[in-house]
Amino acid sequence: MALRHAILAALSRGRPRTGYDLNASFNDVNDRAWHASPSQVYSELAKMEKLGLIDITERTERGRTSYVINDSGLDELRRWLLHDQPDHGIRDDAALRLLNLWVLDPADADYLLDAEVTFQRQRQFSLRHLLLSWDEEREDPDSPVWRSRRALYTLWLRQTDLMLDWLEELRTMLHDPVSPVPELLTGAIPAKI
Amino acid sequence: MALRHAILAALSRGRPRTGYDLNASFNDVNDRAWHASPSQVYSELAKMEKLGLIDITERTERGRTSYVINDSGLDELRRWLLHDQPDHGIRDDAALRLLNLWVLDPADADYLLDAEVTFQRQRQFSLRHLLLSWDEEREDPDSPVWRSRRALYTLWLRQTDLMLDWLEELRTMLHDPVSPVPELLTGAIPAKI
DNA sequence: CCCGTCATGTAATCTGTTACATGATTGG
DNA sequence: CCAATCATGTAACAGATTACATGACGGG
Repeated sequence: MALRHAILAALSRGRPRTGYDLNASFNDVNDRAWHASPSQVYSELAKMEKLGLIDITERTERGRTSYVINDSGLDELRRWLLHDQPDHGIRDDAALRLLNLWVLDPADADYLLDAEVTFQRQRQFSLRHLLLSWDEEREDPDSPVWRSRRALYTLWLRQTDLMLDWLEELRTMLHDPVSPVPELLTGAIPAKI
Repeated sequence: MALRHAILAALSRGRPRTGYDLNASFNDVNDRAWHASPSQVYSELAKMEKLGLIDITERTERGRTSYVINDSGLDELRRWLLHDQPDHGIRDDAALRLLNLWVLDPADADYLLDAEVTFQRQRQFSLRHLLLSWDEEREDPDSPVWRSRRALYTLWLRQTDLMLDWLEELRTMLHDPVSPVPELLTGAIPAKI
């Protein structure tokens, strides 16, 4: 149940947030580590409030409800980090597709490659924007919260760069049946670790 | 329902496979694009056979049942690749944790970083092994199937290299409160794309 | 006044996990 | 003979998606 911890993580930044706010970040492909659907977020917030992990700070005459994390929630976040095993189970739809391009004819494979390149370029653009615009919008750019966040954006940006290079090599490989498979960037490969 | 397509993908390599075989690959963290639990695989195989996407080639006196993909299954695989939108929804437990290291005291954060480094190094080692040993074990190393697979291993290996570098930078950042956040490898950042 | 966004939720369904049950075969 | 691995499945539960429903507010 990592959604619970993703919500605690988002609230641990301090300011009260509504289900709507949280959904905005959980649904932005470019600025998130965890995806969730709106209905899931609303029902999980209700559950968490009942369990006493988060508190309601404000409920406007209109439906808008704001939540903050409380001490019990922070304890749970720390417990999760330290005592629950990280889940390295991979479910990578994009990789699964790229692995199967060879069942298509070359024109179709190329079309799918283009689509993936486009997606990665958009992500690259968004991440660059997020990294460049932090100082204008955010509260304290030198707080641990934002330092961590910027570090993660940097990782993601490097990953999109890597992916875009690799996709071009893959395209070459698919076009030319005798070209070598993309080689390693790494130098000598030790026989043992 | 990407599990169905992950199974079709695995069977599309040609040879008959049993639920047990498939589970072995779906549960190996280092050699897979899609994770699934055993019971899920067995029941999905049964469903797919009823739907006529795969055929049973052999059922030994013992329970062992082997499946192959058929034309209808191959069509479905191609339809999925071309006409279903790739799901770029991210659920990255590891990233979520790294983003929240700052809620822990430095010693605990360091401990978690070590654990992640160890995991990535193991993955790096496995991937190197998979890339170096293909020619000894596999049937036709120059078939499109294995070329694609090696290309994907190469991508994953580069990603672990990138991750390990980044984790060390993150460690430095956490230790030293005034050190800069890891910077970009990329050169000039265009204002527009 | 209508449309888009804000804002929350319910119900049905599907997907995925966990715990359990069963039994054959293989190697020490 | 015992333990590990092979091999499959069921049942109960938890997690997640989809479709739908509701209604306020603001801008054109």
